[in-house]
Amino acid sequence: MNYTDLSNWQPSGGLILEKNALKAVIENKNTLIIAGPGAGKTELLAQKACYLLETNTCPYPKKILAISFKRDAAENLAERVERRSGKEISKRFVSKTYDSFAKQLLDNFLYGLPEKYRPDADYMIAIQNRQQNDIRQAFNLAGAVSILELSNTEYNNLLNERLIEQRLPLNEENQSGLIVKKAWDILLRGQTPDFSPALSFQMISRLAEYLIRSNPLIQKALTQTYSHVFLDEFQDTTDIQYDLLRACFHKSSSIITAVGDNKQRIMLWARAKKDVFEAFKENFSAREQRLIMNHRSAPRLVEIQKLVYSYLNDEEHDVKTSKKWGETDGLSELWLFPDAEREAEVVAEKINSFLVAENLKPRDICILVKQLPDTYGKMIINSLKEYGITARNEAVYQDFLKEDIVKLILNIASCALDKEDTESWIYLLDILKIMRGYNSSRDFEKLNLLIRETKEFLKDIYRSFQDINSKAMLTAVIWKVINFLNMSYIKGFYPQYKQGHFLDELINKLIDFIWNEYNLSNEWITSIENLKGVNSIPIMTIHKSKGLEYDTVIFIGLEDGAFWNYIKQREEDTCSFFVALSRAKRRIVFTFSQDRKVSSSRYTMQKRESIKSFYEILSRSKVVKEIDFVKDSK
DNA sequence: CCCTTTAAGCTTTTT
DNA sequence: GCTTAAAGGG
Repeated sequence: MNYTDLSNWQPSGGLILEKNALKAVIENKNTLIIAGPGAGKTELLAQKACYLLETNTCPYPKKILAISFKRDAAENLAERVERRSGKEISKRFVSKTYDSFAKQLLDNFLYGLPEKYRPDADYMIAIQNRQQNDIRQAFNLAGAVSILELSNTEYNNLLNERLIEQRLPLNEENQSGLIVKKAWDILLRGQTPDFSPALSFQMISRLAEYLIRSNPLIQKALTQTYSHVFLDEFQDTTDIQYDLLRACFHKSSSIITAVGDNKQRIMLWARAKKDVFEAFKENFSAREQRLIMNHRSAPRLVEIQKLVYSYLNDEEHDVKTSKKWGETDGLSELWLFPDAEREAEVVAEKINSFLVAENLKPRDICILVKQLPDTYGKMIINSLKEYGITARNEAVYQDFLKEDIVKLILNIASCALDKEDTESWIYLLDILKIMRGYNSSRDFEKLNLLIRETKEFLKDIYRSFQDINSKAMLTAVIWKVINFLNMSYIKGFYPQYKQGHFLDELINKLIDFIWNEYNLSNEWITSIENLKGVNSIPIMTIHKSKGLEYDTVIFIGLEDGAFWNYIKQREEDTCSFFVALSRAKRRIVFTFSQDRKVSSSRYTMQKRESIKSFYEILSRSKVVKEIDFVKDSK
C-alpha cells in the first residue's frame, strides 16, 4: 500500500475545508468540534478518516472506530469514506452504532464478566410495551411491590431507572438494592419456567462498561485496535454511553474526535447527558474547536438562526455563509390562517406552485411539525391530493425502509422489473455472495453459478409480477423471493430477525404497502418507486428531521398547543425551533392557525403566548414576511 | 346504556 | 395542554 505524504494530503472530492476544519482534520489530539447546522460535521469526520488512513497517521493495521446513534448515520459515514478512499483502505474504518458496539463487546467477551453479572448466552432483547414489559415482570418476580402514588408509566420508568442508574456492580446494602439485584438476576439468567433471559440496550451498555472496567486486557486490546475514535452527534450522548466510552478509552493512546452542536440538543428528555461537552473536555483533556461555516442555509435564514443563539445564552459566534448564495438570498415567511382548513388549502396551493412554477421536486420540500404528524398533516395531505400531489407521514416509512430485509426484497423487485437497474443488481449480488459465504477470488465457479441462477430467478420473478391480479398472488411472489434467499440464511445473516415475529410482521407490512401502491399506480416499477418515497413530500417531526436538509421547509403549527411542554423544557423546545429553522436551505415558512381542528369533532383556539419568544426572534430578524390569509379569498 | 371521571400518550434509537 | 380510550357510576 502506498501512503500519501503528510504534507501532500488534499481533501478529496475537490472540497475546500475551512481553516478550522482543516486544523481539526490534521490535529492529532482529543478534540471536541462544536459546529452549527450545515457546517459539515459528518463530512469533516469522513475527510478526517481519509486523512488518517491515506497518510498512515492511523498506522496499519490499526483502525478507526466511528460511533453514531442511528444505523443509517453509521452506514452513511462508512459509505462516504469508502467512496473517497476505496474499498481496500476503508476496511480499517469501522463505523457502528453505540448499541451494536456495546452488544458486540458483551457477546464477544461474555465470560470476562464476573459470574454474578454474566447473562445467559442466549439472552433476548427485553420487550417493553403495553402488552409485555419484561423489566416490570422481572421486578414483580423479584418481589417488588408497586407504589400506589405512582401511575403505571411513572412506576415503569422508576423501575427502569433503578436498573441502570448506576454503574455496576450494584450496591446491595439495603432492601431496595437487593430487589434491584434480584431483578437483574432474573433478567440476566431468566427464571424457570416462564421467564427467559432478556436485556435492554441500556443494560447491555452497563454490562459492557463493567466488562471493560474489570478486564484491563480487553480494554488494552480495544485501544490497540483502534488508534482513533470518532463520535458523531456528541450532544446526544447519554450518561450510560459516556461511561462506556470512558471505560474504553480514558487514559488510553486512542485519540478521540467528537463532533456536536449544543444548539441542537433536543434529546435531553431521552437521557442525553447535559454536561457531556464539559465532561469530555475535562476527562479527556479535549481541546475545543469551532467551525464557523454554514454551507447549507442562505444568508437571510442564517440571520434568523443567529438570533436564536442569544435566546440560548450562547456566546456570539461568527457564522459565515457559503459563497454560492447572494447576500440577500433566503426567504422566510409567517403565514397566518383563520383555521386549519384554510391553512390546508393555501399550503397545498403554494406547494403546487413551488413544484410547477419553481420546478422543485417533491423531495425538495419538507412539512415539519413539532409532534403528531398525522394530526397536523391530515388536512394538508387531503388538499394536496386535489393537485395530484402525494404527501405522507415519513415516520411510517423511514424506519421500515431501512430494514435490511425490506431493502433486500425491494432491490430484488427493482432488479427483476427494471433490467437497467445495475445499482440494485450490484447490491443484491454482494449480499448473496456474503450470505452464502463465497469468496470473490476463490469461489469462481460457485459465483458464476450464483449469477446464472440469480438471473434466471429474476426473469421468473419478472414474469410472476406480470400475472399478479390479487394481493394473495403478490404475497406468493414475495414469498418466492424469500424462499430464494432462504429463511435460515436470512436469519443467520441478520440476527435481529431471530427474535419473535418481527420478520413476519415486516414482510406482511411490505406486502400491504406494495399492494397499496399498486392499486394507486397500476404499475409495478412506479409502485416500488413510490413506496421508496421518491415522488412524495415528507411530513415529519422535528426530531426525525435532525441531520436532514431541504430547499423549502414548511413548519405547521407554530402554536402553544404544539409546544405544550414548553414550560417544562424551555431551552430544549427553543433548540427544537432552531433545528426546524435550520433544516431549510433557501426558504422557511411557519404557519399559525387561529383555530385548529386537532380532534375529529372540535375546534381549539390556538394561542402564541407561551412561545412568544419564537415570534420575537422572527420579528426581530426583520426578514420574515408576515402574510395574513383570511377566509375564502378565492 | 349513557354520562362522567381518570389515565396515558405526546418528541427516540438500538441486535 | 389537549385528545383518546378505558374504567366507573347511576
